[in-house]
Amino acid sequence: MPETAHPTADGPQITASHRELLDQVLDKWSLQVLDALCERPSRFNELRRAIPAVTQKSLTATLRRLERNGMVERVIVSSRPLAVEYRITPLGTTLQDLIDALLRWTTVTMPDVERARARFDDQEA
Amino acid sequence: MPETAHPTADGPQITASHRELLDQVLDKWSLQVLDALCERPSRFNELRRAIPAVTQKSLTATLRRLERNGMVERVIVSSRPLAVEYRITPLGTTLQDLIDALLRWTTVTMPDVERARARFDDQEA
DNA sequence: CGGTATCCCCTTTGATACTG
DNA sequence: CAGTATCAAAGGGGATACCG
Repeated sequence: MPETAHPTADGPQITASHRELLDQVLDKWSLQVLDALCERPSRFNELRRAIPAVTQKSLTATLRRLERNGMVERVIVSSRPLAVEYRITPLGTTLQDLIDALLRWTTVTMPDVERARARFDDQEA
Repeated sequence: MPETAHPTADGPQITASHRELLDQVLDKWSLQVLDALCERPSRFNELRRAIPAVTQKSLTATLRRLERNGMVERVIVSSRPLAVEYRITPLGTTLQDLIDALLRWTTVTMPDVERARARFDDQEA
């Protein structure tokens, strides 16, 4: 047993590489990009319009990272004037299922969370 | 229908408040704190020892945030010398189930991810 | 023991300009 | 259209010191 293991762990360990992967695919922009690409394949500027708050730079970085991790595919459709289409991969859809589960969790628990926040903030003041 | 809705959305929407909640409970330290507290209730310095890389400041901030969101409970056990125990709440355990699902996903897909990364990094060079 | 307060750094983020 | 390059701004995180 590795020295970092929990004596009675019943779930998978949190390793650095697992955390890194989650960081790279569950961040603010990745969630929205994956969501948009699950709807339909999209071009770069289509994604910008679908996610108004994202900057070029952040969108590029997000797409490259998702592509590197095998979550999205970059397809050059034509070379004149230059069209690039991004699509979700089968691997990406397995992540989307988890993201949906997370969003359902936030929806379900948000009332409890807001009560907890109100209680916490009250006894602060 | 809100203007930000997906025309054919089949999952929950990503709203700012939902994203904010996920940011506050799925970050690097929160995962490890929740994991540790699922094992057993722990004192502050116990947690520091369980998670060697975390600083006082980050651990305090993480615990306060999780407490505010109703995921952990702060219990003052005695006032001499001063003992504080942190415990996971029922709401926190519902999150732990999802974290376990995420970690299982990373375990299962990591081989595919690593192949994708190798392919991507190769065609870079 | 269980924190808070302060300073500082350093990475991410954003704005802007330019390119194939 | 689909980016890259550069610089400025901001915020999180760490080190250190101090308090109840």
